[in-house]
Amino acid sequence: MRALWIGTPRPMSSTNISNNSGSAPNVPEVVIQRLPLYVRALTQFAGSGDDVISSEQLGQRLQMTPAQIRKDLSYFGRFGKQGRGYSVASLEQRLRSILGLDRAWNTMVIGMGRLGRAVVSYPGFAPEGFNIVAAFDADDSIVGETVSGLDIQSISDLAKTVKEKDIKIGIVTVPIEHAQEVIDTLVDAGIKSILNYAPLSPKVPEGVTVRGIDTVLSLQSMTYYIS
Amino acid sequence: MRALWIGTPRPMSSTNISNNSGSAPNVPEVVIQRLPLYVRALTQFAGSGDDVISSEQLGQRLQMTPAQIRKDLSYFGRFGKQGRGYSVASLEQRLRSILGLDRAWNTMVIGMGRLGRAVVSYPGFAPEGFNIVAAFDADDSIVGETVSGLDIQSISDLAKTVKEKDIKIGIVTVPIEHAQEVIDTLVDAGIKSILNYAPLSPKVPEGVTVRGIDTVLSLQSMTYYIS
DNA sequence: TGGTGTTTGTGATACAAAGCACACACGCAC
DNA sequence: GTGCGTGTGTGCTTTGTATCACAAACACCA
Repeated sequence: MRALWIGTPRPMSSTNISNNSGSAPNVPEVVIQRLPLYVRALTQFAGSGDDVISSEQLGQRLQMTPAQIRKDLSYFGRFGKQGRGYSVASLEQRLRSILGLDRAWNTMVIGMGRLGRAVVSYPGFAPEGFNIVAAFDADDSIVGETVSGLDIQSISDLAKTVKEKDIKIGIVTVPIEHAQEVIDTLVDAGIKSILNYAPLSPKVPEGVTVRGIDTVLSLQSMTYYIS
Repeated sequence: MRALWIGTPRPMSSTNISNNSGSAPNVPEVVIQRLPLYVRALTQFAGSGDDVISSEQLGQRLQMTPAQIRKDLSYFGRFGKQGRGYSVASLEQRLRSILGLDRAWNTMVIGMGRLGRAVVSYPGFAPEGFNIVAAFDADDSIVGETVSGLDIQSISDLAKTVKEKDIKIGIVTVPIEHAQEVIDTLVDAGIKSILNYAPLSPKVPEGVTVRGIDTVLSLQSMTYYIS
């Protein structure tokens, strides 16, 4: 079977799935991609709102049909109470658990140019449990510098550091020329989840998930709609 | 009809389409999103390769079926020669024209924090015809600073500058608290295309296209596949 | 306790996108 | 010019996803 694609069109946000191990078999990628959205909305609701929420309410906030939400959730179990709705806290907890968000993930950034530094400094990751615990660059002249309290390491240290710090996710912010090479290095180091900012669709073996962030591509498809 | 969604799941990469004015009617969003990919591949081929390319070859490079490529192209016309394939240069030109990439677009960035500065400094936009010609921030204490040769302006100047400089695209890099407000400002200024980095799905009127870049969401859906 | 109103979970249905397969066009060689 | 090989363009089929609609479950109230 060919890989499924969502995110930026095809090759960019490649997500070569093989390992959908675990409880629920055969859940479409689209559904998985929507779950974090539900989690986010539930978190907001939990802050200032009711104890219970209906698919109708959720749908209204997320601008999607209640039916779709219920279908999506039904892939994983029966979380609601008929006539009442879903317990906000409990559904959030269940979804986090399904997505693996009930734990922290160690993450690294490769490429300490301006983009990499912005990513390392972004305050939005830690609260969601994504801890950036290492930063790498190929340029020896900046190895040793400190960015947001993180020492820039040489890429030659990567495999060792991945093991030592139990890093599971790599964020690639190197220029396009080195992207494939760096991604190969990550794969060799055993990384299975990669967030790629370089504007190419890297080749990765089955079982490695790549999500691409390609701003130029986004811009280029928007201009179509400007009359 | 409900809006179509691709990109990051639903609300994030909202693309409220209304104005698919022009030649080809009713082209699915997915197709539009793939066109830039074809353009990119063709550009690469043009650099070092043959004069003519087949859908087979293109498909191989982009990891998609030749049939899909031909179908996609057929929405817009008949660009190939049977028995031969497509002229690389001519197809690229045609696609650029369809997407509106045969001209330059003036762009602005709103929010001059670390992310905004990284975006402004990113060297990948200009070569593709996206010129960042203005930078804004709400914080008066940094208004007047220069970033990559661009003066940071107050958001109160936005509407005026949009008109003066004929800006068509806004890139929003403000913190989530101000995102909706800033996006409203853009819409009021007549902007129809917005690239949004804030982790929310902004409400925009029909006819405004929003593409969302939501890294946290991408990470959160990847963890599902880490067993 | 029975009746009413609400909301879930899900089979059935409708819609959309991807892939197949082949007729037809064209290039090229002899 | 005729015949063969190649690759497009596209109607038809298959796959995948969203939506509908309703039976079953539960809350609440009299």
